[in-house]
Amino acid sequence: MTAPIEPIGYDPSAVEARWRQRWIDRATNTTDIARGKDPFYALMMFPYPSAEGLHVGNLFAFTGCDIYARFQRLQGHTVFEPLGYDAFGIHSENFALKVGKHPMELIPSNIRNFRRQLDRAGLMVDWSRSVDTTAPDYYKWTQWVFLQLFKRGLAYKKAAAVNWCPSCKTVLANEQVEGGTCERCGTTVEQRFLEQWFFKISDFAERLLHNLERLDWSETTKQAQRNWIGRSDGARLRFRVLDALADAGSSTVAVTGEMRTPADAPEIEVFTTRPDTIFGATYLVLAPEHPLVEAITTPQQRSIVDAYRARSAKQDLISRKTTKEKTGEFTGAYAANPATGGLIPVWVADYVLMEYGTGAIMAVPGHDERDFEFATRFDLPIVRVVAGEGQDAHTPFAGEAYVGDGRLVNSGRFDAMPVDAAQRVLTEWLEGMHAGRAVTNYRLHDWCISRQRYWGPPIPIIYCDKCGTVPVPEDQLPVVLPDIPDFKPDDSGVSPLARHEEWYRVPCPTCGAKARRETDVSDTFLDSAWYFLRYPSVGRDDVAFDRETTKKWLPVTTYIGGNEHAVLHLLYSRFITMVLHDMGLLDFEEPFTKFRAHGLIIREGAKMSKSKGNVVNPDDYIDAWGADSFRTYLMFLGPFEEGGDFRDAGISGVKRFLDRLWASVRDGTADGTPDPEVMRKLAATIKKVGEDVPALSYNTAIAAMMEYMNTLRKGERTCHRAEVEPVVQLVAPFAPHVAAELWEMLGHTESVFDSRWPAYDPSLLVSDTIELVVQVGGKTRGKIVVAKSITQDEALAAAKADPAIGKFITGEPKKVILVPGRLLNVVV
RNA sequence: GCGAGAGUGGCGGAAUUGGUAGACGCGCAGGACUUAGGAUCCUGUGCCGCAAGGCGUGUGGGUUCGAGUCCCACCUUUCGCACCA
Repeated sequence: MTAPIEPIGYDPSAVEARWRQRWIDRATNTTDIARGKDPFYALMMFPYPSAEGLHVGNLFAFTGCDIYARFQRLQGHTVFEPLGYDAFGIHSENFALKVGKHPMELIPSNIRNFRRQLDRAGLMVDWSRSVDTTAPDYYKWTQWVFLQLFKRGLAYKKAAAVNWCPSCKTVLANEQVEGGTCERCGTTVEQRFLEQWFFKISDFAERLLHNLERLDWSETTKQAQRNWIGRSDGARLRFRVLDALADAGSSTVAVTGEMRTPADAPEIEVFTTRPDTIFGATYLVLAPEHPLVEAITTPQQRSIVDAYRARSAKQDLISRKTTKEKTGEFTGAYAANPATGGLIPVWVADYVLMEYGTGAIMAVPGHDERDFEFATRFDLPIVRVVAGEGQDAHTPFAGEAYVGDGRLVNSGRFDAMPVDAAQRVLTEWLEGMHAGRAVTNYRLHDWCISRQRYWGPPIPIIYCDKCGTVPVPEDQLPVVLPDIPDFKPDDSGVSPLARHEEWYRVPCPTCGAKARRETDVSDTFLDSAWYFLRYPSVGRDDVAFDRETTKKWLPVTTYIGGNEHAVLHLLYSRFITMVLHDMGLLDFEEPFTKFRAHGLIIREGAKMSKSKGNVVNPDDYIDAWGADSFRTYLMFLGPFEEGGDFRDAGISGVKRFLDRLWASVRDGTADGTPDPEVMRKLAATIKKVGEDVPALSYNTAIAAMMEYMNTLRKGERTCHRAEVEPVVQLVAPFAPHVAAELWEMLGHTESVFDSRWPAYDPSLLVSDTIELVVQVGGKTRGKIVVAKSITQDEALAAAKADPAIGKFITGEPKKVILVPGRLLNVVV
């Protein structure tokens, strides 16, 4: 990058340093939480303070939010713009392990570095109310949130599968497994079953889905949440397992209506979205982990089924889900298809997932691609029960399942019924036979918050042999994370905290007997699922959030952040808010009234990353060009919600713009009168910027201001003070330091941010003459200046009279179209 | 595979309800000022053409007086989700 050799225009480093200090001295950015009128809570997603320091991506997001917030302040709101640090988690811990430092040492120094960089960026952040998720006075309340869920029965413990790297001896998050191997060491990952704490978010699936409709959020974000929640309407159907021994040795499917089944025979419950295809269900499949596998497998099949289950249990979760090749084994058992009465074999296969639906399916190979593939591979019968257009009951399958629409065939008395009607009718029919019922299923599963790690808030639970699972009493919070040197996870599959008896041995809070603490810590997503509740109440030691303050400041007016958190963070925050609302602790159940996702900054066609060597260090640019130019340039790259392509070259244009503004204020005169044409353009610019900024169209707002500067200075004219003064206010959200300086140069003593957004006279924007575009045969041939109220005939006459246009109008017009105020099209 | 989005000059990107395509900036060219210019200022800059004019928004069709914008098919690409029954 190249910096200007000798600074021209104004000197950003001097101006910016001066105003940074004044803002501190005058507490300009400190919000009057208690008394401020017309509150506006402008929230940005808090960063993880990495050792690398602030990333341009962070700064892009923060700047975009800051501009919005400063604009709202200029509109007269009392704006609260807090920022903090999301510093717990595997990310920090792994980095600490890598560099051989303790996170308790590393994180504070990272935070200091972040703060240094953030201070230079010109953000209107109220640092008197910041949070650090790793501070005991913060995670005390994270633990309190856990206890509230526990109290409500929304936190429970169960065994669940996790990814385990045998080389790193640690549990891995799904994101840390790449193609079935550990992202750090390349070892094949296994799965382990561990007891883990879960939050019952699935109970809230319908509300989380339904409420989306009334939220003012980016549509892409809402759609991502809908997909994640994954509502699907279908039916649960029950298949009775026949006495396996009675059928031993028979591998053919006997069609018999006789139920030789004992009354207590097990039943397999499946979930299907296609109850209409029940007549085509030719076999059942259970997930390898399904509890009934044990009970129904015949002695002959037991050894191969056990081997299969052992194999899939060993396989890691990710590669199992990504391997497309179908595998499975026959259990030896048969079940009765409730529709046909026929016997169908029960298989076990890993393409059925235990965590979705009931962990069992009815396979309809004729009309499901996966079942078709499986049935083909294992030579299971494939029956057509839906015929599309031009097909009938006997149309063969052309190497693939038929998943399209159509009418039922081979379905007894339901033949010829359209698929959509059959879904309903067949569900009712099966319901009548007590073989099923309509249900809605969600893909969303409960939130596993346990981490067998060190760097997180300890889960506030104590296990007592007498009293069982006992929550730590609220007045004994926080459960402080001990400062231990050996925080590295080991082969045991339990948290490093479990190695410290002096920490986990505690008396039971209820009976006083010897008891032990839970040694897992909680997921970082829990830290961030409630932080926005804390900011306005920072400083209160007695409550997580003050009732009155919260009532005044929440829900968050506008939240801006990355779409990478479109699902988890935003969904968990909504969930926690809903729970606290149901407990009567909050008056609202949706935390973020408006959410906008910002785009990504790319460079040289790729996302910035250290490995690609295309990372931009904000410090270098701020040194060379100043924070104001850097901020404005970042916003000028492209639409804020889409991101942009960072190139060094472009920033000079933005600096030139600010220099020209500077020069115009310095050289402007108060003598004489402003130019009416310039004032007209100014009014249009105030209008445009005032519309673009709240729409986050920062790039076009900046373009409009640049355009105005071109008008203002055209032909090296000396401008009038009234022509330039409002521009200082328009530019203030983007370039706060230089705006503050210019505002003072103009003689104002109060902060530009406490001035009000400039007004404009709308009457300046209407004129009685317009430029009418003239097309002949749809091709633009020129434009004419005419009265606004011109009639079609007059316009036509004027067009003919214009020599440059008239020559194209040969002969009588066939048709004339006048779009009032815009265009005339003459068809010849 | 499914879902959502995007393809416009040399480059980043603008374009109300279908109504002057290319605002603004970078870059480039010419000029002014200058000992000098990689500073500043002015002018020009989609492509072809001396010009008149023609051609132009991923490709091919369509609707319309008029399409970057609407419809159909296709290509490329980005981002999510991914055996979800």
